[in-house]
This record gives sequence, C-alpha cells and structure tokens, in this order.
Amino acid sequence: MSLGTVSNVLNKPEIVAPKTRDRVLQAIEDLGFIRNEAARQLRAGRSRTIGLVVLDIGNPFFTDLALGVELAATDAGLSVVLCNSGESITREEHYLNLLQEQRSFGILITPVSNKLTRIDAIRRRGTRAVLVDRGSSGRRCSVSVDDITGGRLAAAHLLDNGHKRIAFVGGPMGLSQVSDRLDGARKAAAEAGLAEDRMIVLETPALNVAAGRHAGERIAAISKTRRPTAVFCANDLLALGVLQEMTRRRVNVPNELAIVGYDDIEFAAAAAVPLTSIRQPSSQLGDAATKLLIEEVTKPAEHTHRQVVFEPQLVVRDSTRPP
Amino acid sequence: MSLGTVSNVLNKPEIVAPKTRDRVLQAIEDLGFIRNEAARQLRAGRSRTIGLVVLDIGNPFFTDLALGVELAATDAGLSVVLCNSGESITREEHYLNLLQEQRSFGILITPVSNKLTRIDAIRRRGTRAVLVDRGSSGRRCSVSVDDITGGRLAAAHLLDNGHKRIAFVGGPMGLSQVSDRLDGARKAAAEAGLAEDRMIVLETPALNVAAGRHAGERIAAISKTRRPTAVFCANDLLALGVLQEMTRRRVNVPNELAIVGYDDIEFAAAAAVPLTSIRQPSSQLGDAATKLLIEEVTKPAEHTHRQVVFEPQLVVRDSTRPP
DNA sequence: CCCTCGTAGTGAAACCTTTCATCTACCTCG
DNA sequence: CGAGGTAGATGAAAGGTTTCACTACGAGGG
Repeated sequence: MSLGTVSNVLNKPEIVAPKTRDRVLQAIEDLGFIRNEAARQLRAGRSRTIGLVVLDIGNPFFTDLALGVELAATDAGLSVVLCNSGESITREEHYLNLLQEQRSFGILITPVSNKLTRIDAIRRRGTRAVLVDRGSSGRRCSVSVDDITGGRLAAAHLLDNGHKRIAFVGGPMGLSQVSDRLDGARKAAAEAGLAEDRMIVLETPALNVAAGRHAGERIAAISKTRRPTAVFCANDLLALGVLQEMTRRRVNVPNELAIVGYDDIEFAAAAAVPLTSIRQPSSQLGDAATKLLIEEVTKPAEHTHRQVVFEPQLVVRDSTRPP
Repeated sequence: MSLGTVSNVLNKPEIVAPKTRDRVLQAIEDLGFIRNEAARQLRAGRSRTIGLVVLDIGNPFFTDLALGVELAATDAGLSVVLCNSGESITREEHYLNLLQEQRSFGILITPVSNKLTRIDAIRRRGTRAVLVDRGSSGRRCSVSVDDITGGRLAAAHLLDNGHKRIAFVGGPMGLSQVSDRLDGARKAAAEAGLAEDRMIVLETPALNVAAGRHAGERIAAISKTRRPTAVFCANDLLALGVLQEMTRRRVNVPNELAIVGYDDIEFAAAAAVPLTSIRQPSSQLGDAATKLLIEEVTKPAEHTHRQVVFEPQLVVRDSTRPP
C-alpha cells in the first residue's frame, strides 16, 4: 500500500478504486490514524486557519463579528484563530508575528493604530490581510461601517431633541472608529448651527465599561449649569459605564443626562435605562470580510481590492426619550 | 553557514559564539526570514497552541475565562485557539477533530455532553485535555466551581427572603453546570422544609438571552395566584432575558418576581434592575486550568491528576432586594 | 613538542504529507 | 493474438526545522 494512495483516499477519493478506498478507510479506522495538519501545511506552504485580530474580545460587538467570521470560514473548510490585541500595539505586533510564523491563510484585523505600515509589510511578504471595522484606501480590501454617518446620526438625534450642550466620550483618538464618530458628530453640530466648542470632548484611554464609569465621574463633577445635557459615547460599553455612574449618583437619565451609545450590543436593550444606540451589522461585517479574504487568497488573478461599507442605523430607546 | 547553527541562534542563542550569532541575526534581518511554525511543529510532534473549546463565546463568562487562559498561555510562550461549540455536539466533535489534526499542545474544554468517552479517547491518543467549568472523577484534571453550593446559595437566599414558590430556569439538563445548580437549589429547598414539587422547573434549549425571554413568557402566562414569586436562572443571560420580558410586561422585579442569575457577568450589575447573581472566579478558572494543562504536558512524570474546585459567592443586588 | 580536552560549528536524518511522473495490469478493438 | 489505451497504483522528491553524533580547531598541561 503506497502512501500516495492513502493521500488520494483522503483528498481525492473519486480517483481511487472503491475497494482500495474501503481497505484504506478500514485501516485508518483500525489504526486510529489522524492526519498531521502540520505536515499538510508544510507541504502546502500555507495553513487553513484565518487569523482574526480584534481590539477587545470582551466587547460583544467583536464576539458577534467573530461569529460571522467563524461561520463563513467553516463553510469554506477553514478555521479561525481569535487574537485579542486588547488595544495594545505590543500585543497586536506579537499576534501578527505569530500569524506570519504560522503561515496563516490570511488575516482579518481591526488595527490598533492608524499607521498601516506594519500590515502593508505583511501583505508584501505574501500574507493577505483584510481590514475589518475600518475603512481603507484602494490599496487594500476593507469592510467597515460608515462611522462618520453613524456619528452624525447620533448627534443629530440629540440635537433634534433640543440638546445644546453635548459631550463626546471616547478614545483613544488613534482609533479611526473613534475619531470618525467624533467627526460625524461635529458635522451634525455644525449643520445645526452649533458652535464647534460647544461640543465637550472627554477622551478615554479605552473603550470599556470602567473607562465609561470614569468618564461619568468627570461629567458629574461639572457644575450643573455648565454640565452637558447629553453624551454621545463611542461605544455601548462606555455608555453603560456612564449610565452606571449616573444611576449611582442619582442623576436621572434621560432627563438630566441623555445618553447615546454605539454598536447596539445585546446588553444595550437590557440596561438600567435601555440605551439608544447606533446599530452595526456586526456578524455581516465578519461574513463579508471573510469572503473577501478567501477571494483574495484563492483567486488572486481576478481579485481587485474592494472597500465594502455598510450603513449604520439609529435605534432609539429610553436613554434619550424625553418623558 | 549550516542550518543547524541558524536553528541554534534562534533557540539556544547562548551556545553559539557572539560574532556568529550577530552574523546570523543580520542575515535574518536582511532576508526578512520568518521561521515556519508548521515545520517546527512537524519536527516537535506537537504544536505550541492550546485549544480552548467553550459552550458560547457570546457569553461574557466564557470570554472572561478565555482572558485568563490567554494570559497564562502567553506567559508560557503558547498561544490559544478559541473554539465555540455553541452547545452543539456536532460542532464540538468538529473542533476536537481539528485540534487533534493540529496536534494541539493540549485541550481545555467545557464539554457539551455528560459523556466524556470522546475526550477520554483523545487523551488515550496522546493529546492531553483538562475539563474547565466542569468537575471530574480522579482520572482526569479539572477546574471547576462548586455548582451545587452555588445553586444552594441562590435558592437559600430566595428562601430566606420568604419566597415559597420558586422556579428554576435552565437547560439543557445534559450540561452538568445546569443539573448541578438545580440539585443545589433542591437541596436548599429540602433543608428549608419545602416540598420537592414546589420547585417549578422550566427547561430551556440553551443558556442565552433569547431562551430567557421565552422562559419569561411562560412564567408570565401562569395565573397570578400560582405563579412563582422568584426564579433562579442557571446563568445571567437567561436572567437578563427573563428580566427583559418582565419589564416589557410591566411585571415588577423584585416585588412580583425576584430573580437570581449565575456567573455575575459585568452586565448583570448594569441591568434594568441590577441582578443578584452567583459570582464565579472566571479568569482564575482559565488560569488554573491552563497551568494544570501545561504541567500535565511538560512534566508527565511528576504529574498527578487534580480536581481544582473554586467556591462561588452570592452577590445581592436589587433584583431580589425586598423594597 | 605532543596529547588531551573543550568549544563551536557541521551535516545528515527524521518528522509526515502531497504531487507528479512513471509504471503495471488489464481491457478493448482491430 | 497483439497493439494501444486507460484506470489505478507506485515511489521518490520536496517542504523547513530540530537534533545529535561528529569534526575541526585552538588552548593548556605534561
């Protein structure tokens, strides 16, 4: 029995005679043989695993996104390694090295930094990469949601409700998601004839609940006459943090402070005061990015870089609803 | 320049002369050499990646656990593949095959089924596995939280508050976490002299928010005189679902229905009515399991199977607090 | 001055799969 | 009955790393 035949049984069963095939399958069963993926990879020069690098695995937005990626990958016979950069450049770097050493099928990444030189270098070395939740110029593929529109929707909603002093909570500003959402909000303010400096910006070190609570403290510390009447948070985790802090201090939401979040995670609707938020098609984002990556890797000839942009959607709930 | 020397520079730099070492490192830099992990694995017979198989990556309990695993793994120079079985035996099976083909360093798994034959078979074939969030007999390593005590704590708390009609919401019963928590609750009821059949059991198909909402509908459908005055949910996602449904139907929590969750996820405290819950040391669970696995794999001689059990802790919040 | 020892580096084998050119045996048709 | 054709099986090479037995060389001791 030749090794080549065994390989054919496993990979192209149709070219081997049925009775030989059965004999081989029987032997595999009897011996408890399990093929060695490392050797396959070595031979193929590329693995069957997609690397997905996200900013924060504790953020349900990214787990939803990962779900979409996983589904699309499994459909194509690929698997997914989930890497959590935790918004740290060092950790992102670490994972990118790892994925290169593993000769990943390709990389889906929400980059920590604005500088994409590192990613371009990787692409030049042969590992394909698609940006997720982050736009790009024509030199790469990307799948994102229009964050400027999202920011504008959020701020316009608050302005429509008569708010004049609006705060933006988010950071670090190096994340384009954050700066784009702020830009959108500023645009809405300008369109409504509001002076630029009327928008207070509270920059946070991260996009999580703890940072939100801290921002909440800072807002509460502002004297009541100058305190903003509404905040727009760069994501729902921040918004939940701000909300928690307001509840603790008995600041009424939405009467004393209206809150808009971003992402519309499942828990936004279940919050102490159900959160108004900007919905993003998170799992579709993952699905589209995965398909783009697979196309780029498997059909490099006919592939042209594309920038898919989804539209965000305002979901109004009690946190901004005037009584 | 021999290949063996290059290998030594990368793996045991101290045994190669400094000037040769620098020459090699320079060449690596110039050529943009990236070592091939597949070849290393093939040679080593084992990969440097731990497989972590969880029930539901959308459940923050498991992302916290994964965080603990990732930290401990990174410390030991290992990486983690996160696999989401989604409580499906088929998908669990699929991932277990994948991890075996990849000759994983080892597997950390919260199994879907009570039957551990599959996992024992894998262990016999040489891939080590540690059970997470799930106890075990002495034949394997496991790291878990005492779910019987947890269930008892939850139910005892409700009984202390004077509740006589208590419902348990959770499922599928095949998950030992669910059945153990129910057993604990029943013990508490028995200790309080409550008849067995006074505990209504609503079995759910999964442990997520949607299943919780559905269970909420079923509870609300019970006539007010016979309706339970309190529910104990097998996890926080279910509890949030029940709570959402009650809010929608204007059933007051905790006055008309008290709710206890389980896991104490971050969002439990931020819920419409902050949830009483049973706290588990989720990331410690991951950390301990990873260390146990590493010991089992790297020091098989001196390793003896251990069953680490953590203690759960009751956290009281408004969802059970009498006004 | 020669022998021994130790350090630094070498080269080949092994890990397991896939691929492809080659070969065999059998069947068909003239 | 023989030539040609084909389906099916074979064997060797390649892929990159690590390991280990081995060599070469220089220094120090007798």
